[in-house]
Amino acid sequence: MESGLSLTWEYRTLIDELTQGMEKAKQLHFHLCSTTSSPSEAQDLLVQRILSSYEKALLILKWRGSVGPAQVTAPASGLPESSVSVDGSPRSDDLNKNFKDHQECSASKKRKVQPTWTEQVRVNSENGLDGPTDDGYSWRKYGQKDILGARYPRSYYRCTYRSVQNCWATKQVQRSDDDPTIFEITYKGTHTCNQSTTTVPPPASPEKQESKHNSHQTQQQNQALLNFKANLKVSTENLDSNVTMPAQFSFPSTYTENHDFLINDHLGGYSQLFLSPATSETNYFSPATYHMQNFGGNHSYQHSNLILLR
DNA sequence: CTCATTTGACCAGC
DNA sequence: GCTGGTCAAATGAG
Repeated sequence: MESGLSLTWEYRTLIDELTQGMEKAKQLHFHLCSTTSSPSEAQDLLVQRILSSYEKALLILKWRGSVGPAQVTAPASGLPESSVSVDGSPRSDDLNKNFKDHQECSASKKRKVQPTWTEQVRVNSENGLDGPTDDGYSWRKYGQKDILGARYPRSYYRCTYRSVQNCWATKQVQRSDDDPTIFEITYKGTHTCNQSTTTVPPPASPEKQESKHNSHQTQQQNQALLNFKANLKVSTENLDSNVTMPAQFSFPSTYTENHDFLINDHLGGYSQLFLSPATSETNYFSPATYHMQNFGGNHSYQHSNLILLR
């Protein structure tokens, strides 16, 4: 109990610190942009890296907060309630057995209550669309559809660990009609798999691709977290409503109020540089970002984001 | 051989 | 009936 309380407070403080740090980094970037009409690519990249690190750390905390000791109230709405077990007892037999049933439940009704948010990602075509998808999550494409009124087909991805870890996160990638270099990525559901956000090694048969990515990602994230913890300076000032819920992620006010401006101009690299390993021309893109865990509430969350890839 | 992608078919919601 | 979302067999890549 006591530990739960202190952990809750600790999460809150950590999140607050990270949020502030990210704000400062964004301000720095803004300052760079305003003072020097065009910051050098190195500067830009550096800021993006910093932001990315903060972002990762925040997400790690969110994840921890959602499954950690604080045992925050089950996100009854945000996740498929029936079978998402965050306690790590996947019961794979049952999973497979109940796969259809679960589909029937989650695919039809629960899909609507899953947290949903959208990111717009711009890719520099010169850099090509192939490259490491180093987002910490691995996705498997399961469908592609021509969408009415859209010039480009929409691709559907789900978490590779769907059956193994009962992770029901999905995403849709839609290339923009107006600007073909922009991909609109809609994420649905949150990752319940422990890839990328935990140190738990993959189960019996580690998939080469993921393990390669994950080890790197996990290292980075853990490093960020460790560094942060090491330098943690407890401060409760400015503990505002943004960080009242450890398991919920609230974008800083500047995000939510000015996200178009800020994200477009200052939050490039929101998660990381990532490009798709896909080579097929119909398989445009397989980017992914770190997923916010437990946006909480019954409302589906929508967030728009523009990521510039250089 | 294993795993990911492709793609036509199916299903549910509007 | 139309459209978007998902399934699953076929196919390809490593």
